[in-house]
Amino acid sequence: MEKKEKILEGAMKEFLVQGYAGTSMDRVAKAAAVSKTTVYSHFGDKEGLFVALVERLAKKKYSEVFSQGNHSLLQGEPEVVLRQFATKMVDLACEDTEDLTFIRLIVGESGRFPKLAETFVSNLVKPGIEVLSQYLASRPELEIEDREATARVILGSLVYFKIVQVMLYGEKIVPMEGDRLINSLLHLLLR
Amino acid sequence: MEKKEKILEGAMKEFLVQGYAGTSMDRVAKAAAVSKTTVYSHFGDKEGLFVALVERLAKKKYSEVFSQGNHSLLQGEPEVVLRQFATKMVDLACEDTEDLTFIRLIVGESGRFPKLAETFVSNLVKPGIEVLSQYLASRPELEIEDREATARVILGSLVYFKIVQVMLYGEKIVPMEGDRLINSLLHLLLR
DNA sequence: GTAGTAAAACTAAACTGTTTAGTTTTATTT
DNA sequence: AAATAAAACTAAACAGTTTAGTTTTACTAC
Repeated sequence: MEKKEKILEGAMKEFLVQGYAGTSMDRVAKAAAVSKTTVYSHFGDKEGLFVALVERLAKKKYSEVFSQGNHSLLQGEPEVVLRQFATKMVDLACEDTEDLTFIRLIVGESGRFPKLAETFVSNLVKPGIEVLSQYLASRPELEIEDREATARVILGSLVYFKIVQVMLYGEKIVPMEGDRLINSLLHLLLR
Repeated sequence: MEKKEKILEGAMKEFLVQGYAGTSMDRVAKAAAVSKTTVYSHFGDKEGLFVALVERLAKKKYSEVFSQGNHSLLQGEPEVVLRQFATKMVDLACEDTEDLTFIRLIVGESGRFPKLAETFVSNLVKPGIEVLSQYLASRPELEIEDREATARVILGSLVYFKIVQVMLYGEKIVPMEGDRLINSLLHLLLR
């Protein structure tokens, strides 16, 4: 394997769990099974490594979520398509998965790394809103005037649910089945 | 002013901006204009100070948002009340305000401090869901079956909007007026 | 009341031992 | 010759403690 890849994988393990300030370059080198000199020769400094990692992750997540295979899913009856889409968002990434930890990192470091937050929005949030908007536009029977705003209502409901239930450990405090949220959301959209 | 208060105020300035790992006890003491020994005599160690700060902030935010004055706002015609509620959430806390920075901190540190995330959910998220659920229940003409799930749709739409637009600097990349979101949300709820 | 006193809270600074980002040096591999 | 490794290194910052001395507070004796 290329050293650069090995370093990024080691960096991922550390940064995702410990955050930027909590991660040391020594531990990154150890996690990557690479010498510290090699890390510095490839990425210059800590910030350079962090930026490279987050940008690579954003692109990777983009291609995971917005591949052709997934695009074709957004065709067909709203009742079916929207339920499928929502179920995928609520069920997938249910454990303490990489995706949720990535969002945690971006939000947590957004104050100190605004550029990375913008990368995240450009690569993941914006395409998400656009794909959903386009689907809503292709279904005039839904009688949705403002597709983009409605797409944000849908995404917001689902993302907020995941954040509260999983990321902030809300399942014990405010328990709720994902299906209840999905049913209520679809009820609003389809009535 | 009490020393304890001064320390918490200094700690707030540092922790909210720099995060847990990024904040040093020396800088907290300096920001509070207090000696380091005093900090340690009051809060034991760094973690103790951090926990005390977050819990105090959670309680403070709670009383700000769920005071009697605000409760009474949730009475009257849905068209008016819901628009007022949504507008308040979208407009208030518009700059890089303490509230948004607090959420950033909670989300960012939720992996390393699960207890604090639970405090946040218990003190702010849960009451928010409950108050909104109760209002929806008081308005049967809205024909909402699952009030709690619908309350989450409303809160999710608004919180996600603020997170994307302000916290993650989305205003430049995916611009949108708050009114558009509110109109679409109300359109779904009232039709 | 006022002077004296003792406990408690406080300060500033030095200190310990660890960890940090980043560099350099020397040696090994390819 | 170029990339790597391992290890030693620097200078600074870190959490937390200790020290030596000051201020505040409250209580006592007169």
